[in-house]
Amino acid sequence: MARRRGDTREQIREVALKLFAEQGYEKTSLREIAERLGVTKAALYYHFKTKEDIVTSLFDDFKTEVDELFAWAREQSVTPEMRREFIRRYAEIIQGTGGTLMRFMQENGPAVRHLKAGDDMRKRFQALADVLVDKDASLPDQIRARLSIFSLHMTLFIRDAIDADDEAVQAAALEVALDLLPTG
Amino acid sequence: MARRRGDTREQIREVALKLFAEQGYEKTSLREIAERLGVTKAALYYHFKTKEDIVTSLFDDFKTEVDELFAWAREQSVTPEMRREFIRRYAEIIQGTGGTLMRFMQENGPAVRHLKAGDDMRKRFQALADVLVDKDASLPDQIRARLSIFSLHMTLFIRDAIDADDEAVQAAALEVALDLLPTG
DNA sequence: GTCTATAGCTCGATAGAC
DNA sequence: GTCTATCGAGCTATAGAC
Repeated sequence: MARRRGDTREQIREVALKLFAEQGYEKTSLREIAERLGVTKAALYYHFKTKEDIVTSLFDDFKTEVDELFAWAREQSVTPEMRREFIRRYAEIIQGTGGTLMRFMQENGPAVRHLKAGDDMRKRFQALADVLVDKDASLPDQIRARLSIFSLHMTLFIRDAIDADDEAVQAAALEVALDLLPTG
Repeated sequence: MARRRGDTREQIREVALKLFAEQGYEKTSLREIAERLGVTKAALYYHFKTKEDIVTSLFDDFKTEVDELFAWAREQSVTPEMRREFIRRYAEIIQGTGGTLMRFMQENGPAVRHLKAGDDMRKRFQALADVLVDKDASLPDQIRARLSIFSLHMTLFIRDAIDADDEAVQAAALEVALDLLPTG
């Protein structure tokens, strides 16, 4: 099956995300990504200026989705039920590609930390927490709000530790996440 | 101040852990560790056979402490209060060096994953969860038990996100961790 | 858009002097 | 126990042909 025009860039992103998440950012070389696609390193550089640019491109899509969620949140008044719906929508976002990206981010802290794209994401995590909990809430509630988000992220790299199918684990994680919200 | 005899090995461990946690395992070169100590790379190789050996050595101390905790746990009968005490003792272990090591482990998943020392640690995390929750407990309770441990680990890289001093955050994290245990 | 070829660098690790 | 010197390998990135 021949590669369709315009497909290569998207395939680079797919393969890169998969390898970055599995093996880590540093341990995944452009040579390896190129080999999986049956092209050379130089071909990658036609589509992306640097290795970091690939990561930036991956985060951009995700940021768009999260920013749409924030836009929705700004139209609502803050209530417990609104917060619950906010978490549900965030859980939707991290299904599929978004989840793999979050796994990559969680497991590659030091590598991601000094990328500009990583900094943007950290600001958004802070913003997520700010929606879920009042700024003057108790310290335990502050922590619970962050654990709520992490509960959803966690399901992505816990597959082997818990003996159940992915959908059941995700549903359970959502339940836990909702329980962790203030005035549950 | 001259270096005391026998100190070098310990200093290598200290500097390595600090840099591994801050910058990541892959991004920290032996050259950089050596430079901070005012020695050469070759000197490091007198004390440790490989880079991985440094990590192994760091984990070994931690594993000893955790295994002592398991030994204590085996002498107890499993009750809610015993589980609470178990968490309190674990929180003690991850004060100081142990905590930095856990931060390193959490943030360097892909790098640590294929080290033997990392595999040993993952088994122990599973064992921690097995103490905290019954094997046939509900899926949400399984997840909560793991979040309980993560709540303690989390305080180590959340410093900037929450505006409070470290001790207060740690105390709050312990409170949250205890609340997450089954039949709280 | 993709190729070959390579520059330029850093890394982990070793050999052997002191 | 620490040094100098170096090896071989792998990396990101670029130049230039097709």
